[in-house]
Amino acid sequence: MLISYAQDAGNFSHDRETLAREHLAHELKSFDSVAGSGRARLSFANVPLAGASAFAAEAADVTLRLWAMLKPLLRVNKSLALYELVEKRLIPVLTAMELHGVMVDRADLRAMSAEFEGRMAEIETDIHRLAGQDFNVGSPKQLGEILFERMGLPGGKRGKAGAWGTDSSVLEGLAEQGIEVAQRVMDWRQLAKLKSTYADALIGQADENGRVHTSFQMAVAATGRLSSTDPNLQNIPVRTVEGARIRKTFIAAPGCSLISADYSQIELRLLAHVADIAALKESFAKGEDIHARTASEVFGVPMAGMDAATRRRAKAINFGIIYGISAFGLGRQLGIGAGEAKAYIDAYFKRYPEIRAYMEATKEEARSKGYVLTPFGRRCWVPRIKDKMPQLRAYAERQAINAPLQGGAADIIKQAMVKLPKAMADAGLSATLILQVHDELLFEAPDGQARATAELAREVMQGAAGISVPLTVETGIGKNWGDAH
DNA sequence: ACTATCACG
DNA sequence: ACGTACGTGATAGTA
Repeated sequence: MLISYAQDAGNFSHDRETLAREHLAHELKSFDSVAGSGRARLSFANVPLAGASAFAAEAADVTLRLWAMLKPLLRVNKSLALYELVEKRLIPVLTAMELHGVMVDRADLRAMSAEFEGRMAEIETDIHRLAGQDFNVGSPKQLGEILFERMGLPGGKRGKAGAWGTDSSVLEGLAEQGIEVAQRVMDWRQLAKLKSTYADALIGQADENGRVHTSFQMAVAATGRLSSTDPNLQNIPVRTVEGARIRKTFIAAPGCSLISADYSQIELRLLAHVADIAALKESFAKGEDIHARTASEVFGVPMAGMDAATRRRAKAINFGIIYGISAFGLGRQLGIGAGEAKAYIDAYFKRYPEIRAYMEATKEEARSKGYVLTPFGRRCWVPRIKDKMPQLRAYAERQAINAPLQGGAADIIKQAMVKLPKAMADAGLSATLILQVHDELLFEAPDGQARATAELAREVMQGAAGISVPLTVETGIGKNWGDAH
């Protein structure tokens, strides 16, 4: 995000300019490492400045020098159009989002922090009693020694450094055997995570108006996704009851609503498009429940009266396909053996035969060129595709298969983001884009414009890019982010 | 500075 | 024989 700061630096307050300087330093460091590796990324623009501060002039100078170096590379790489039409136009959109920020309910966060602290203290007492001694529950090393040495529990596995593994899958396994302390540690960890990473951090990062301002990085993810830092607002909790409470502390300004609009199964739609999978395309064209249809195809059960467990297995297979499936990974996800998982995968390939050709062609593309392309021409580098170690090579192959899908989805939502400000203005709407979370956009708008904003967002997002499968967008309106779903 | 863990799509 | 599902970032503990 160097450029956005360079572009607007003349209007910045002192604090904001200091922040911008830090960003500049950060970007230059990234540039050095990228340049050193002989690879170019799309992260710089030629933004002329007028009447700007000394910092802006400095940033502009750096920018112009970088641009002189990078533009020829973009041209040679056939990436200039993507850069000019998408990346460059996205810069002011992200700038506006960062500056606008999103409001949090600080009183609510403070109350939650205190509540979590109290509950953690109680849980800690329980854990110490069950363990038979006091120790630092937050220390994985001490916890592993307590569980697998002092208490002698089964199922312990040591990692590379000889430390016992104590992550959630391990604790879950113990909890299922009725080991009470394991469940209590999971409870404690959840609260610790929510308190430190979210409640306390957000309180500290809110400005005087109670708004938090993230920084969106355009040149970090290998697939072309954005990333979000300081604070990361792309990983705000939502999946658990307590996590959803954190998400509800993200609120609309007085008199405003939050509008959420998210693409439905966008990566699976990209798969249908890119791999040209007839049955999958047909299914999306009909607007079917895609996981139910997969279940029907793979397990041979009728769509009508599909049971939840079968659909769940099919959903895991669909995710697996997007991730560059392995029998091991699918088996672990479903809690079945790799052999059974392999049978599922074989059945999938039989019903959707085009997928095999896509996977083979994509791996070959990566091997021959060192990168793969999204449908919009973005390059995703796959450096270890020819590694002599089979394990690293297999990892690179999964990356190659996933990148056009994840990256293609990123291309599409970026195109929507570029079109939205003008579309909103033309419609007489004052809605502001405030967050992007990979397949979701979050807007803030006056209450009276919420419905119109949702409808326009849907229209622009669904029409952002023409692929051979329809895109669908779900919208919601609420006074907080949780209720906007 | 590195590792383990866990939050999200 | 091996052992990872793809992409990220923040925190606390450890060395």
